[in-house]
Amino acid sequence: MLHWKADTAAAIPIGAFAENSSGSFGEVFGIAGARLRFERNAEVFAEGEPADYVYQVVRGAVRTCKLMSDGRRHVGAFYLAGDVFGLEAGEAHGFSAEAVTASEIVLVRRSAILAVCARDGAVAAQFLEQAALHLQRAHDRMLLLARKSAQERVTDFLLEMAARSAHASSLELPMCRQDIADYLGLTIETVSRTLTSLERQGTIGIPASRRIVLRDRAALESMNDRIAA
Amino acid sequence: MLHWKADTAAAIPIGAFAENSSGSFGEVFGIAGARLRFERNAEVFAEGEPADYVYQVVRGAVRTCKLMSDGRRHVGAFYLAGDVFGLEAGEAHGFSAEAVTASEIVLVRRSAILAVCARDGAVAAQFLEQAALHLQRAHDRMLLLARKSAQERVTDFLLEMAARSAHASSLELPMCRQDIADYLGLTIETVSRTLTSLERQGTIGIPASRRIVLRDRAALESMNDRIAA
DNA sequence: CGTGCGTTTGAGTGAATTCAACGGCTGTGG
DNA sequence: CCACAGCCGTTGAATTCACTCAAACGCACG
Repeated sequence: MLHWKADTAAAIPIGAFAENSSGSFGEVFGIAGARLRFERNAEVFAEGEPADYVYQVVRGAVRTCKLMSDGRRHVGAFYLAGDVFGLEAGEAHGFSAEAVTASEIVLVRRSAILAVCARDGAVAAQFLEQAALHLQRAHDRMLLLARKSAQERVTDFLLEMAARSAHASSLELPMCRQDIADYLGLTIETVSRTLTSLERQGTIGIPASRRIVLRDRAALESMNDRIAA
Repeated sequence: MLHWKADTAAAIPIGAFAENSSGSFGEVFGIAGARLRFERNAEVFAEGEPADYVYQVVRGAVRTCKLMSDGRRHVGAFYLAGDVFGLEAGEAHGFSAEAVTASEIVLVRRSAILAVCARDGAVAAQFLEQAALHLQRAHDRMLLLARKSAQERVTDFLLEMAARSAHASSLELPMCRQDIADYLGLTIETVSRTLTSLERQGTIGIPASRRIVLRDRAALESMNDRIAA
């Protein structure tokens, strides 16, 4: 659940996390992070793998997945350009990460970051603060998964993506319907039906299946009871 | 989702967290934490309240709740004797906390803990590690809420409580059925039906409504696909 | 022009919910 | 000591929302 947007990270006085700044996440720690490319659906790391690295999406999008033995899948989070992930692991990754689209990713050794934390407590405290934030988001997602209707989940998702995207009211979704369904704890059919229903109501427009236009944000917001500040 | 059991905390080389040791959580930081009593259903802190304290359950049990405007409720976690909670908040609490039973709770100023972290990076790194662990648990709960059946949720819950309790196969549940339902994203009726169904199968015994005996642990474990290590 | 993938749409099913009633325990007051 | 009220938990019946199964559509690509 760690998806530090550049703007969030800007509040952290440890350097430039911003994706558009010259300094990448890795350089903050004085480490030239390796820059890797992943094609669509390529695995960045697997569940159970030792968590030796922390990652930042430079270009593209990444999803984290949990798989059950009978094939049921859950998508824990989506990470977009600028987002940092992989620090939420303990010694081993509790889930796998895969490229949603062709992506470019920077890695930094986890030990390097932990070393900086151990040296500079203030930095560590900032990380802690971030971790707390992401724990809160995890709680919001639990409420969504436990108690919200299909329509509430989908509108929640759209508003979340809109908040993370550059343009407030026009979304280009990098992920397919199956990914969205597994993220929201629904089936692909329910996601599809809910979206077309919203379109028929006039609340959104779907010029292309991966492109969503928020026509009536107030209506969307009234559907999903976002308590969180 | 931070529920550090005494045994978990024992791995942290910053002092004695253990509930049964002489040193309370607070004393680790050289601060005499205030010791408060809460009666059943009393509020420990409210959603939105500034998060100035970190708490440790000395006696009793605590639940954290999120409420939606139409009354739907979600229980984020249960904290039992020895567990620490409240650190998972940012500046303000994202959920409320209430005593499940009459409870005794120690508080420590959050700032004191953050100060220790800022001073001693190693301590902070340990806290970070803990936060990562709890983020992983949050992900496991999301998988449960998103993808598991009622029966899987209930068996998951029973095994979790068994793991946290002293006796491996006999549970005394401090919380009512409604709390369990809101924790698992089910209704009270479904929880009740699932439990009696498990009892009829012979997998568990229910000598009293709050007392559960695990008769066939293997059967329970086979029902819930615990991937997590 | 077909093939394959992703998405939509339809019909029927089902697991969990809602609505409703009942049973059992506890504490209180007559 | 019993009657009663108030919770809490269980059980039953009917409903519903999302799911499963199935088919068709549209688009990109060879």
